[in-house]
Amino acid sequence: MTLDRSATMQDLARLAGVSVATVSRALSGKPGVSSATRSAIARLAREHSYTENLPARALSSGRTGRIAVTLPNVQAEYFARILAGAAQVIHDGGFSLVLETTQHEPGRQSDAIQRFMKMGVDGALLLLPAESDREISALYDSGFKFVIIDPIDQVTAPLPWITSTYAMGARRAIEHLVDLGHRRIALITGEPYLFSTKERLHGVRQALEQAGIPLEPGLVRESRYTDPAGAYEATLDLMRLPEPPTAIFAFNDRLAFGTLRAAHALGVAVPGTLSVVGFDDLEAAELVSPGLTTVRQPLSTMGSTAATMLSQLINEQDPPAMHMQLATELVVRHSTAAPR
Amino acid sequence: MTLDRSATMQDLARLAGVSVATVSRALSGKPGVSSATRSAIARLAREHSYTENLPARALSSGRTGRIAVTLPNVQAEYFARILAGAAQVIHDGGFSLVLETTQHEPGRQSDAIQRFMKMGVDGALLLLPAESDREISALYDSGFKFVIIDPIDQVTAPLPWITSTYAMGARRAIEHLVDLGHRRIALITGEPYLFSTKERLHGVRQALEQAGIPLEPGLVRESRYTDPAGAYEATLDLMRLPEPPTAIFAFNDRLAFGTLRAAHALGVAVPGTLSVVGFDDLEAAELVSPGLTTVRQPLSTMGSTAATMLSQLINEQDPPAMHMQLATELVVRHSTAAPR
DNA sequence: ATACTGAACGTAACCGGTTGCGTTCGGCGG
DNA sequence: CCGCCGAACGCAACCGGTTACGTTCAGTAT
Repeated sequence: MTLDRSATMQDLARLAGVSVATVSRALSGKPGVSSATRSAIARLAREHSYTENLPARALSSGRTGRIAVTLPNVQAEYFARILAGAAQVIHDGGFSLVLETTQHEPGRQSDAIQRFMKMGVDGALLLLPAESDREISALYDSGFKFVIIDPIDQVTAPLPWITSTYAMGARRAIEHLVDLGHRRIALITGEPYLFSTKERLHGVRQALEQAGIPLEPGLVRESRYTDPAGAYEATLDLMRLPEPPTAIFAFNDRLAFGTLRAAHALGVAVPGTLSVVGFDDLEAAELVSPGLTTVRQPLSTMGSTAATMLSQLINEQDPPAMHMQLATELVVRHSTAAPR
Repeated sequence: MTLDRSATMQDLARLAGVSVATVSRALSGKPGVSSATRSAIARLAREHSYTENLPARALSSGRTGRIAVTLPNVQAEYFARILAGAAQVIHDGGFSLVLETTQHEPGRQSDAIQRFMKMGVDGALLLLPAESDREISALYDSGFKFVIIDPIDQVTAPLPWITSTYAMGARRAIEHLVDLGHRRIALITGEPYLFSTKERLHGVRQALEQAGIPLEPGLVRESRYTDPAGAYEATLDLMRLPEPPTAIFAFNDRLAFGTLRAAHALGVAVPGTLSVVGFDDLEAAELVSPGLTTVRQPLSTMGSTAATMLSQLINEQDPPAMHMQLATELVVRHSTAAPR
């Protein structure tokens, strides 16, 4: 004979002949309960399939057991994989995960931060947050616990943030092309104001400088990371130059896909006439032909690392570092070769 | 001068010189408050940036304002796009979204349903739930509100479930191949016990029957939807037959990608020697070469439709239908042509 | 035997809202 | 002028836990 509503602590207390306080202590493993009572209560809880009322616990304890993750969108494999890594750790830590997609609407975003964040959750993972450094600092000052993954810009507040080694990855990509013998290397960048873009550019500059190759402004085109069509146009444009590049480093894989399509449309052989390197190593990178040489980002690890740091923060432990940069890795496939 | 903690209703009540009850009624738009008082309270709330305490509201009202979404994983574009569609509606409805990835672990899943479901949220969207029909029915009987997307098997309980028109889509795919002149058409299916697999098979049979073509068992191979490598092997196998097929219908795009790679590895021209059709229309379908002819599923719409139905359920309205099948659409690209 | 101590448990306040019911009061019909 | 009524608001219980503090009582030192 089960109750129509699920059992509460009062029910268990009545059944066990003790007070609610004792039940609470017994179930949460706190001291002050004899082992006999404790096991009796545990048994009753099992028999009557007691389920804690999360809102009630949250209200009285101040901890909700929930972690929010905000991200621009979830369709993009890039974000989805970071989210997946974070979700694993969040669930394993006994938290539940509140998802907030911002769709790059600044209004909704600060709404999320101002309202939703302040009371629904114990902390948050902010993925590519649209907030300015000022807003971020304000949020930090308010005492809210959060970790930033892939910030728009350098973070100055003393809070943890996570990126991958953009500069190093870009450097490896260029070095790879240089090693193959390329000297006219074009770039298709993403949004120029993004930290990740600046870092990639930095890495490119380092590598070119070391190789003694000047960076020709005419070989640098700008698109948006989400817009392969921009890369498509840029590639058409680049290949129509009097002296076209022999290699293109696209700042992410989606852009690289646009480049590959453009090359295909132009009848330009890849890697015969044109080498192409991407960044991210999305699943599709090995599906396209030729398989795309690209810089792999440890996306899932970025998510799980961030989640780990956040739970340390929530548990009042000091995180191991303020800025963690996770290693990237060059994956050589078939879109790069020596220039003819 | 702001408070260190965010303002509560008690604060507003004190400031406005009224009781908490009045503040509650004013803020939630309930009757019994003069318009003067109402606007005064609204102004105070704004000035002191009052934020409702969600757990408290949930505790007293019984409604949490949260909707759970459970799915096997979030990396897969298939699920991610359904999730995205659902997230949009959930947020627009003023709910927040609790994400639970099940990773196909049955233990964790029923845990989610038994515990987490029962009190943290007002309802749930179950994406490809691993539960048996019996468990689903039990959950339904417990009064919990939920909608199923893409069930493992036919749902018998009187609850809403959503699929796309698998049979019709598969039928169109076969008809397309038949129209092109193919008569030896191979299949690479997913898990045979899945509703979606059975339905696709059903559609295939209908189309073949209508065309007067027998379904040769030797041309039907089985893989798993998540395993392109299985399709790769199956394709190698099929093309080594004494009389190889002239077309392969892979039951989803990931499998089709495996087939394309196998064809490439074998030096079999697509669509010259072999036509390939997929199912889903993932982003990569137009990135691979040749562009994949496939059956488009309205993934985002499946998610948003499900979320809409769920909120109707939560608001005690009757959903328009128990089983909604959303239209699929054949997208013809360049992986299909007449057999040589 | 007395006083002290600590384990085990109860009491009650509290978290921040929601809501049924009671109270006040101004206006209006008779 | 009395009585009635509804609008506007307060009171207080309640949702289901957590936790500081008080109480009981058995065991032990003196």
